[in-house]
Amino acid sequence: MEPPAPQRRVTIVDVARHAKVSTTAVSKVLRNAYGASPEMRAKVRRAIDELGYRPLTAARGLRGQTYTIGVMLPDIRNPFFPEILDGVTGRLADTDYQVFLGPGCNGEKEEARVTEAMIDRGMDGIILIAPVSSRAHLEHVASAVPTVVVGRHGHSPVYDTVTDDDVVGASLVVGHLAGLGHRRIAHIEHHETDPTRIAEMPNAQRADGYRQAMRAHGLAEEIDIVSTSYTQPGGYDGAKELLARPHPPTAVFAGADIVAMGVLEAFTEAGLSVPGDISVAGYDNTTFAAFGPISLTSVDQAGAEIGDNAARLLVERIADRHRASVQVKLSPTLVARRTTAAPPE
Amino acid sequence: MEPPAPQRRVTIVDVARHAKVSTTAVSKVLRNAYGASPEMRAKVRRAIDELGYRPLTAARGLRGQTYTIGVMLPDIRNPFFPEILDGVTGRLADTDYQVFLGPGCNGEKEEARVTEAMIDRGMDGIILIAPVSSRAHLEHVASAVPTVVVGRHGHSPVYDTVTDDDVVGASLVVGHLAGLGHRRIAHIEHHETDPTRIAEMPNAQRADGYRQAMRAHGLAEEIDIVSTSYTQPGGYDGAKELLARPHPPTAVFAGADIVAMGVLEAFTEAGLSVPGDISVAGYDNTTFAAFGPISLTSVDQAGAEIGDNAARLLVERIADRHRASVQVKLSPTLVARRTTAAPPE
DNA sequence: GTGAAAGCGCTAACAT
DNA sequence: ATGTTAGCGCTTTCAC
Repeated sequence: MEPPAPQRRVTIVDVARHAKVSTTAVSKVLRNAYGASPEMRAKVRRAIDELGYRPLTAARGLRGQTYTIGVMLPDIRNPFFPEILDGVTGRLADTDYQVFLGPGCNGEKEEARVTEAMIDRGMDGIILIAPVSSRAHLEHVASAVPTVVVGRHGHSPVYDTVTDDDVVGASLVVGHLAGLGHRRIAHIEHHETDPTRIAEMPNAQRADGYRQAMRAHGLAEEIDIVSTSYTQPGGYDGAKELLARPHPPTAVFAGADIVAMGVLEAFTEAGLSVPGDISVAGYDNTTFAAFGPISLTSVDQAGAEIGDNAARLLVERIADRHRASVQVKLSPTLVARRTTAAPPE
Repeated sequence: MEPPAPQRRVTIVDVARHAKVSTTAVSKVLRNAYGASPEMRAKVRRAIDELGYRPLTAARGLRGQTYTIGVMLPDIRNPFFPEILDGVTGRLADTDYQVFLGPGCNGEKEEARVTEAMIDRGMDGIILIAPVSSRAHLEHVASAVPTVVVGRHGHSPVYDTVTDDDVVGASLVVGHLAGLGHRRIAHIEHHETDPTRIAEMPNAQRADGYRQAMRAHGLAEEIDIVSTSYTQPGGYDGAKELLARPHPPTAVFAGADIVAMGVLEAFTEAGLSVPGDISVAGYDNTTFAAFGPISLTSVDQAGAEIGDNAARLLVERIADRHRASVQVKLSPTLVARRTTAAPPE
């Protein structure tokens, strides 16, 4: 078990020799390609097993596929993304594809680095989850390799998209709170600066959905949005700002569960009881939202279904790069828990 | 921007022609290898920029390196692992290496699949975080590609290891609780069945550290261990079991923060106040441990430092595959928060 | 249905 | 210091 074990790897030539067939034949069996008799397949399979042969992906990639799918996650800490990932890997489990994740994609520059790295590595397809890159970059990526974009509402002819209806999600929250009797319902949004992609981002859609739903409930006058970010500190700061209002809201709709965590922290500090004094709702239905001591009302996006669809579309597109692009839009559901109740008095 | 854009990728030959030099020269510049004059480098660099050339990793991998590092995470949901990952990517940020994560590695079989996939893809090095595979498999992997194992206490000549001292971590918790006046301090551990790797696993070390520390504080009689698993349900079930004791503990040391979450949930259900009626401590100092409404006393493992060391060792080993293996052992610290206090009465 | 042979885009020996 | 050439291990024509 010493380091000097530079044992030459078993190659396709070894297998061919051992099975007394051509390398072409082995290659065909490997790829389940047409042109190999059942006997041939059996013979080759046996040789492969006996020698413990595994094809070298780099060599395959030079001519054909790499059987590798890249998934870009913007933030590995966001507990919503693993759900999507489960959907992706679940769908791909019985295929020859292997999934790899590109980490550390905070910001446009990092995203570009990761997507380029995936392209350079000859990945057969790429799934971009909630990317912040410009649409031009997304299309650049998609023109180099089959691509599915998750969580961006814009349509493009070169890539497929899978989204959850954020407008509906926001209206579910507002409807729930209004139904409990709330009128002063505030929203904490993620501030988006870039005008070219603003309409495509889920955060913008949630804010829009909030506005629309408030109007629909005759609460147009009560619309109150604080712009921070989809982070815990963002929620904390946003909550502080709302508490400083002359007439603070009786309910806060945080654009993401992680934001709600910051909101809860600020309210705890301020000595407010939730939901007695004030209600709080999040978005994403992350694992910790269900956790007993927190028990956060939230919007469930069916992450696994999102991932499953993304993987399905990607495999389809790898098979036919020229088919028209597809947009899948899923619907969220509300999960009411113990952070929302009727307003005080 | 239509799909039919099968634009041939720029190759090293194009760059060589454009710069009026040999492909060897371009290759040397790419790898910062010896044997290219400054003028040559400048000329080639310019051609690369002008053509937007990017080397194809698959082709490089066939002869040389792939500049790809694989990181295997057992559970992307465990909020401790991103810290390690940050350390890894931070250390590698200024190098040519790109990190990719292998997901869905729950169990020995999945781990094998992922490690094989990484080897097949010609990755230059692999970091295995808290693997559950047999030592034989780890050494098999390490003999095929430079490998660093994080969170396993066994030494091996073929791979380097980075660990945090779990025995010390457990003793910090016991010392803290004993110092507050607790005597009936129970521990919830992750049940390990396989005898061949039991001593190497962090969970076993934490349980051992707990036992040692209890004895050191003259509390040998009070040693009380419940075996479940390092999951939230594991903590919930373990807590239920402890509450059913004739003399329930006054403090519970959960082997991981996620376990403590389940414990807190069970205590909330049982109408016990924490820390008024009973104290709870976790391990890992995950993000949500610091979260206000939870404020869990925990052990901090300095995950970023662990990752940084792992990446450093890996790069060293890639450079010299025959150097003796190295073991790095870091020390944890205790972060006391609001879930621990003096026992009642 | 099967196999020989020509590459894929790089890097590594080996000239010069 | 620079260029020439022979592969790396596969897949893919294209013969048979």
